[in-house]
Amino acid sequence: MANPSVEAAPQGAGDANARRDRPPTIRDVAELAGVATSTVSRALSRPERVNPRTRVRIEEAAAELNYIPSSQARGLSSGRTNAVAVLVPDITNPFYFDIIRGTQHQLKAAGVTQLLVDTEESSEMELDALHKMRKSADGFILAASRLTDAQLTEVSQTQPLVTFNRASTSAPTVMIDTPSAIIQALEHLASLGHHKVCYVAGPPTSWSNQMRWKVFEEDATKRGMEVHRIGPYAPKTTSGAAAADAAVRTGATACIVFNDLLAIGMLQRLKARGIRVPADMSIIGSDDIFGADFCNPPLTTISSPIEQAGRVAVSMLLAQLNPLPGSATRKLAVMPTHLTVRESTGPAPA
Amino acid sequence: MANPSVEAAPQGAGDANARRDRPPTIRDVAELAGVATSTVSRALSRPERVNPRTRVRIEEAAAELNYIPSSQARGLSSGRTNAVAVLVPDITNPFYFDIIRGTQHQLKAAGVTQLLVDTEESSEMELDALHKMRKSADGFILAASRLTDAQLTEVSQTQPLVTFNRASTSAPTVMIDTPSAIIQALEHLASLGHHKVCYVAGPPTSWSNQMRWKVFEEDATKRGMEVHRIGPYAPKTTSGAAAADAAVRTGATACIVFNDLLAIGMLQRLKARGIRVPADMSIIGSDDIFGADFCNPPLTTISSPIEQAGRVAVSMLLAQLNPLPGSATRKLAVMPTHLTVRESTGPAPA
DNA sequence: AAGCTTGCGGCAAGCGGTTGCCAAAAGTTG
DNA sequence: CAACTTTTGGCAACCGCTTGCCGCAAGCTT
Repeated sequence: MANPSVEAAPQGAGDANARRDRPPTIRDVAELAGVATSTVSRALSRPERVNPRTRVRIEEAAAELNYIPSSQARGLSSGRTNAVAVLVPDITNPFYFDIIRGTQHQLKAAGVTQLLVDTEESSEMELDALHKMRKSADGFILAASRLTDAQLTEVSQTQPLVTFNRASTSAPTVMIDTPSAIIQALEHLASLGHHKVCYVAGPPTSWSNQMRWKVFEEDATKRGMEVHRIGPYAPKTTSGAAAADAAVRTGATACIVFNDLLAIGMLQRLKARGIRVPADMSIIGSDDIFGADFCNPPLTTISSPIEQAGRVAVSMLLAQLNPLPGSATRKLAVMPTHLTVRESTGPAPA
Repeated sequence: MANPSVEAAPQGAGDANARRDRPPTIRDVAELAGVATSTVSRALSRPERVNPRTRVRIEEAAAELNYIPSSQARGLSSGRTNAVAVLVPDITNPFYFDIIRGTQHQLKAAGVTQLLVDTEESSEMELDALHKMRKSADGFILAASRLTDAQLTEVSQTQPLVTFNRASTSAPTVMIDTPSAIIQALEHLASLGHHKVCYVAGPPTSWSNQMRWKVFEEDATKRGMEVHRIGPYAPKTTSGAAAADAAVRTGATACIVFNDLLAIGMLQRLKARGIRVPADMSIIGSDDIFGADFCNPPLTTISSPIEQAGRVAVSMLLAQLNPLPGSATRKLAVMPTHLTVRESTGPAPA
C-alpha cells in the first residue's frame, strides 16, 4: 500500500518485507517497527506499558504483516494457555449441548478457546482428563461431575475450576434450583389430583439425581402422597421403555423423570403400549431439552436457562482466572427454574 | 514400589525424587533415568530409535514421576499441535451435533484434541478462524463450509483440511449422497400419488442446498411433476411457520424440506393451522436429526450416517497429516443415504 | 587385526514468545 | 542547570520439548 513499487516487484531480493514462506513471528514485527521483540510483546499484551507512538508503529507493523501471536509459544513462556476445558459426561446428550453452547459463546466472547471433552460418565476419565490437560487449559468447567467430594476438593486445589450442577464446597458452582423445581412439579401434580407419584431415577453417580430424589421424597411425603421410586436408568431415550413398563407397574398415576431424554423414551413406550398420556399417566421431564416441545405429546418439564448457566459458569471461571482487585469472586450461582406445562400432564385418572 | 523405604520417608530432604511443586518436566525424567533429555524425548516419541533397555528405564521414570509432556512445548518445537479444529456453521443445529460427536470420537481415539468453532454461518468468520488458528491446529474439518470455491482452494493450499458436505476439487471431501436421497424421496412421493411437489429451500450459501434443489428440479421435472420452490429460510424450527404457510399457498401436496429443523417447524405450524400431515400434506425432512423420530407426526426424512461421516472426515484428515507411504490418500468419501419413512408422508389427497 | 558399518545416546541450537532487570531518555523540581 | 523521578525500551534468560549432527562403542567383514 505505502509502497506500490515494491508490490510491483514482489521477488526483489533485498525486499525488506519480503514475504517469508513462514508466517510472521514477533521478530519480523519488531524488525519492521524498528524495536526489540520485547517491546512488541508488551505493546500487544500490556499496551499501557509502552509509549503510544511506539505502540501505534508496532500495531501498524503487525497489521501489515498480518501477524498473529502463536498461542503455543505464548503459553509456553507465560504459563497460560488461553484455553478452558469443558468436561461433560456425555456429549451425546442434548442437555449438554445447551451448556456447551453457553460456554462456547461466552468463551469465544472472551477470546478463549474451548476444549471439549467427553468423560463418558466415568469419574476415572474425568480425573484423567483433568490431569492430562492441566497444562493445556487454564481452567475447567465440570458439568455434572461424577467425582466424589474428596476428589473434587483435591482437584480444585490444583486447578481453577467451576462445577455445574454439582454442589461443591471447594469450588465455585453454578446450579439449577432443583428443589424449587421439584416442588413446583409436585404442586402441579397435586393440583391435578394425583396421589400416587413415582420418581424415575437417573444415574446413581449423578449428584443432581440424588438431590431430585431427596426433595421429591420429602415433599411428596409431606403432601401425603404415595411415593414410588424406580431406576436407576441410563439417561437415554432407549432406557425409556423399561422405565415406562416399571412405572406402570407401580400403579402411580404420575411420574417425575430424571431427565427429558428418559421421559421422551417413556412417552414413546407408553404410546406403543396404548397407555394414554396424560389421560392414564402424567409425565414430567426435566431440562426442557431440544425436542421437548415437539414430542408427542409435548412434554411438561422443568425448564431452566441452561445455556445461560453455561455462560455464567464461564464468567465465574474467568473471574477466578483474572481476579479483579475490587470484586470478590462469586462462589455460587443458582439458576432459576420453572415448570413448563405442556401436554404430558393432566388430571389424575378417576 | 521398588523401594518402599523411600515411600516411608516422603519428606527426606535429599530425596532424589523430591516432589517439586511444579509438574515434572522432561528434565526431571531424564535425571531420574540417568540419560539426556533428548533420549527421553526419543524414547517417548520414536521408541525404535532407542535401546529397549534404556527405553524401559525411561518409561519407568516417567511413570514414577507421573510425567505428561507439555503439548504446548511439544507444539512449539515440533510445529505440530496435535489438535484439529472443527468448524461448523451453527453449533445450535442438532445436525452438527452428530458430526461433532463423530469427529470428537475419532479424534479422541487418535489422541488428538478437538477445537470446536462456531462460524455463525458466515464465510468471514470461517476464513478468520482458519487464519487465526493456522498455528494452533494441525488441520481443519470444515462442515458445510460457506467459502467460495476460490477461497477453499486457496486455503487448502496452506493448511490440511477436509470438507464435509461441500464439494471441493482442492480438498478431500466427505459428502452425503444427496442426489440419490432426493431421488429416493421423489420416488416415494410419486408412488404415493403426489404430482405437485415443493422444495423448501435453506440458506442460499449452502452448497448442499443448491445440490438438493438442482437434483430435485431435474428429477421432479423428469417425472412430469409440477415443481415449486419456496425460500430461502433459515434452517431453524422458528422459520418453519413461514415456510409452512408459503408451502400451503403453492398448492403442492408434498414438500421436501432442506432439513429436519425446518421440517419440524413446519409440522408444528401445520398442526396449529389444522392442516393434517400427511392427510393434507406430506413432509419429508433431511438429516434424521435427534427428534425426528419422536416429533408429531414422526418425520419421514433422509437419513445418513452423519456421525460416521464425522469419523471418516477425521480419518481422511489424519491420513493427510501422517501420510502412510503405501496408501494414497482418499480424496472423496460419499456416505450412503436412505429414506427413513415414518408418518409424515402419505397418499396424496384425492 | 584393521577398517567399516550400525546403533545408540548426548550436545546444543532452536521453536516464538514473555518478563525481570537494567540503562537510557524524558520529564520534574528547586 | 543539576539532581532526581518516571517512562520507555532493550538485553537476555528462560518456558519444555524436538531434532540435526556428531561421536563413541560394539558388531562385521575381509
